[in-house]
Amino acid sequence: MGRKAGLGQAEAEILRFIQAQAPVSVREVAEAFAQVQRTTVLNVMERLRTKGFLTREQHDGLWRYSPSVAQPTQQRHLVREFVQQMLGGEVSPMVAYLAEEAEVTESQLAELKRLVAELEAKKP
Amino acid sequence: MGRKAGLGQAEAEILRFIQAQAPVSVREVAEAFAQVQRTTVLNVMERLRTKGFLTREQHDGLWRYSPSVAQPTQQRHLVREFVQQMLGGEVSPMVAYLAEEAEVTESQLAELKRLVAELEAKKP
DNA sequence: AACAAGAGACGACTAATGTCGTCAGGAGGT
DNA sequence: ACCTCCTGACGACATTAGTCGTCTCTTGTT
Repeated sequence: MGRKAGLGQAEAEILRFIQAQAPVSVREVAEAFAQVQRTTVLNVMERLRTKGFLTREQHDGLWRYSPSVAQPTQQRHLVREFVQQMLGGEVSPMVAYLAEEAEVTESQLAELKRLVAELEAKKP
Repeated sequence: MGRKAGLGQAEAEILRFIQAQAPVSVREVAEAFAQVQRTTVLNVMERLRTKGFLTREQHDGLWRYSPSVAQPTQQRHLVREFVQQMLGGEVSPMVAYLAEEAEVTESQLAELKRLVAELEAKKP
């Protein structure tokens, strides 16, 4: 059973926030996640950094964190790992989910249409 | 940060096997996952049972396990939780993954086409 | 009856995650 | 100088998941 570098839920949540707001200080993130203590946020951020998801730079004496990888890329990794580890490589459940539960926006629908067209072109 | 009942990778893998082979005995599953000890498999199966993913019945004095929920339904739950917890509810990364990396089979493509048609009907 | 093999229940350990509390150093205020 | 506040670094603890090993029945065989 293959081991993989993964993200926990809290880590994913905080990483998403940082990807949207970068560069941010610990304080700024902590303010956004006021349900938990500042040190908790700091620890999660540092863990994300040692795992390679974040980098930081000092500005006026305090650290500001930014993602190491662009969000779309990073999230695609997340999805890939999920599909491999939890679905055994099968994408059908994702398609089923999209079909039955997800709220698909206009632009995502357009993306899906493009995808279908592309796939049809490939597999005649 | 909302807690959620989740499945680990090993749990997901074993559950998938059982969903495909049910009803199965611990021994049968252990034979399929020969890389780990029988007791490991037993423990995982019992954990899945206490979590509500499996049920078991005695046949000729030994327990045979079966899923509590049909696989498609169960996997949709998995996807839903993943989307909520790891993607913050956004499905775009899944669509992007399908578009760029996944191997989409004929029938899944058909499913996607059906999905697109359905969504277009809904959102005129 | 005596014993080996199979099955299941338990208890244990480790690594990863989520959460804190405490401590030390620097920047300002008074 | 002295005290306060902000920051960052650590060390701690609980829970969950992955893995085992051991102990106790049962049951089929000599």
